[in-house]
Amino acid sequence: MPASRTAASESDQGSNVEALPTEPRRPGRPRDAGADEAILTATVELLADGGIAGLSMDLVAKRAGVGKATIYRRWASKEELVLDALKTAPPTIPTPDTGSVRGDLVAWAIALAKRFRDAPANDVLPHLIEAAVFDDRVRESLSAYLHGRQDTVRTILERGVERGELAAADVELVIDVLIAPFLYRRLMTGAPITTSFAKRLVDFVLGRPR
Amino acid sequence: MPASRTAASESDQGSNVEALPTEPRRPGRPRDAGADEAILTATVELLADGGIAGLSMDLVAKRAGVGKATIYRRWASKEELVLDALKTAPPTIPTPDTGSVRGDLVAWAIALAKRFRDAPANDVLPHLIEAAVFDDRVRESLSAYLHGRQDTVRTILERGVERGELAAADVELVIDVLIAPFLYRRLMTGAPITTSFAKRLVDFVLGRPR
Amino acid sequence: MPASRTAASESDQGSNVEALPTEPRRPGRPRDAGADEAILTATVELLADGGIAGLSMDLVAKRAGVGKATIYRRWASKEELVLDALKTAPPTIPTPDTGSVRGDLVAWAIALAKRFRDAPANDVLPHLIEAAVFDDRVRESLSAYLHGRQDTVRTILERGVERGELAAADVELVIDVLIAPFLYRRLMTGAPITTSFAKRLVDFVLGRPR
Amino acid sequence: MPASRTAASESDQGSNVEALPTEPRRPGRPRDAGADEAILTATVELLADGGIAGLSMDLVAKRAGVGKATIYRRWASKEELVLDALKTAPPTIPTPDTGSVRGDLVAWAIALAKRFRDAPANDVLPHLIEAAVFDDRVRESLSAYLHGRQDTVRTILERGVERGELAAADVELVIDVLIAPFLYRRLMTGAPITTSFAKRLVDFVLGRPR
DNA sequence: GATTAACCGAGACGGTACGTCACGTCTTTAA
DNA sequence: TTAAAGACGTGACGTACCGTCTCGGTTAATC
Repeated sequence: MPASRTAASESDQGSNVEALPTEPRRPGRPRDAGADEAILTATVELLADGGIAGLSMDLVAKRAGVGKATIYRRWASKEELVLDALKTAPPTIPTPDTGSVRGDLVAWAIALAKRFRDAPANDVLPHLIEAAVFDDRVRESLSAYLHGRQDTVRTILERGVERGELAAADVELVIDVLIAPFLYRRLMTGAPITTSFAKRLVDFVLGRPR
Repeated sequence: MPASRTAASESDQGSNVEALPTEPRRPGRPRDAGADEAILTATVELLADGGIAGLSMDLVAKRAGVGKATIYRRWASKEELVLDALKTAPPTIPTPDTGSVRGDLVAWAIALAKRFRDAPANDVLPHLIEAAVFDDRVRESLSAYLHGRQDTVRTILERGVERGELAAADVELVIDVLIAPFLYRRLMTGAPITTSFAKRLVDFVLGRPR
Repeated sequence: MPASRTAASESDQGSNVEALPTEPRRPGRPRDAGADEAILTATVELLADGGIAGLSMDLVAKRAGVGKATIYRRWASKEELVLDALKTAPPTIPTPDTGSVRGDLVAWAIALAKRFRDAPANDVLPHLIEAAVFDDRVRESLSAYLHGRQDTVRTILERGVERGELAAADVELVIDVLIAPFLYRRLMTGAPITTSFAKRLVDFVLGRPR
Repeated sequence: MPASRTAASESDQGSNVEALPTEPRRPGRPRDAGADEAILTATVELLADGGIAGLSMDLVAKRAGVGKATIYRRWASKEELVLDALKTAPPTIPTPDTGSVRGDLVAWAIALAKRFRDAPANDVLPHLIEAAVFDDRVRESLSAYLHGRQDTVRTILERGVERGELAAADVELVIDVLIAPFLYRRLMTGAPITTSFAKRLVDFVLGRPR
């Protein structure tokens, strides 16, 4: 469900078996589904080489073989388009399973640290953060996007709670505390994000190792 | 020391043995000292109403009654100017002194939470974050700026270490963990930054209250 | 007979001797006769307030409650539609009858001058003139439209010839000479079109009054 | 004096010898005189092949090696630019001198008829006529441009008056009557503009040949 | 006192992207 | 086959801002 955030969001999850009124089906020529894909693909490609800086709507349109108006019919702004493009190719970190919460979190944190170190075009997130200030839609999309990325940690923590390894404490807070420092260093202070940093962070959050 | 980052850095640490008071003093008309102030003032004002979005170099120049070249002679880019403008009006949170580390941190955290909630249109930091991606000088300035804001926490923590309340452990990490979640919520997830959140964060970092 | 210039010209002057009522009657849904009228009405209205500038095919379609394709099925271009719309509300000047050629022409010329002075925003003719350059069909329609407007003068002149007031000379040339200066001033030089101008023009064409 | 119709028209004909106040000389970087020329040249060229239809501001800018803003700083619209470009290459008809008014006018009229028949890109005048409706500046420029073209006829007529060949009658009216029919046929009715037509027109205006 | 060099305000410069608009065509489902 | 609805590719529009450059003129320290 990549697009149509501009148009009404018609029938989002209706997977009921009972023969619902068969969808409204608006009149007129339907949107070209291929265009969605072409546009998103073009966006992802341009984002890959050149980042946000190398991405203009004219370029996206040209590469996708599409009119600019066709883009603006589907996405209200460059940023909403980019957010959708990012969802298209989600580089989520796989959920590790080492048997212990500590092991899982360390594995996840090290992978995340590596990703932050390697990421070539980390200008996208900063740009979106800026855009979110001016546009609530972007704000929401960005928020949703990040929440998605938090799920790995949530899974690990909840698994630990089930196993009795962890008190069912303030999971949301822990998630923030685990993720925020990575972004803080990456985007703001510029401090290095080493493997050691990742380990120390996990240790700090779980309490010193026994 | 607001200006002259573009021009030669005249008298960097002045290690001349003879203690000459003469200064290098380049020939030609000296820079107008008033211009620095006028420019920064104009920048701060425009930033106040309209944020980064309502700030263009043409506008700053016009409002400061100054040529654009005069600005670029002193600051290399819009972002460096903005960073200097922010330093001009430093809204640091005063270091509390309640007698205990926990008390100090809670007081500080609640004040910080309030500030984040009240901040009118905090689009400046996001913009700088974005700009830092493309310009290392902005990156450095931003980093320095944030480190300055961390000093309050550092002071509190070191005071605690001296008093023996705290292990001299990983102060820098703790600082990150205390500050990062605020910015993470503010800029990225958009999650609310309540007083309760501030308290829980401090409690989590120091270990549960006994 | 306002429409169907694009489609086959079905039954042009209906001279079938046998009076067959059968009609060719093509298969499929017949054209909605009301649509012609709705479209022309919408066009005239939009032309009235806003002139050609405020007239887009999308607007006409919306106001007529009609699909754009329905318009293009009947008229080949915006300009042909406009030309038909103009014919719909023909603002011809009534043929005066004062008993003498000079009297008739003066009356006609003064009325025409008044019309040119009063015309609110005569941007339609200029637009058609421009469009005619690129499209021969518009050219022809425009030509026919103007010839229609010349008929008043032709009637007056021919009446004069019959009465023996006038030599049967170069009627077409005289028509041009009588009409062209009005349009020349109106559209090109912008010179004023006064009652005096109208009279002097007629006098000049007929020879000085005795 | 090709450009600066947007800016104040400062000191138009001041060729007085007596050391006038040396011109105001506005502050700031002066307009690049070369740009005027480059832009006009590009416009003329693009007009030559492609007419108004093949002329877009982006194209002019690119060909002139100039930013679009530089054009809009000098001319308020595409049409004003085109008018100036036309003045640059004025295709006036040379004033004939055959010894008699009738001879001169016939020669002029035949030449004009030929020009109208040959003119390849007669889409410019129609376009300007249309543009003049919306923009008084264009209206004035167009009017001035046409008045310039009328001078040939005026010269011929006045010469005739001096020689006593002609009554000092209504020269302006005669000019209109001589020129308007050409444009009327060319732009509106589309009637042919033959040599015969030219001769008959002159004969009609001067009275039948004796 | 003259020279010199860096400064000053003003504003024009080339470039790039923006988001909008209208054109005339095409593609749906329904009548 | 026509209808309404509306999406489609194209391409121009005029604006805004960037950071640089160019004027004539000013303001010191040096010659």
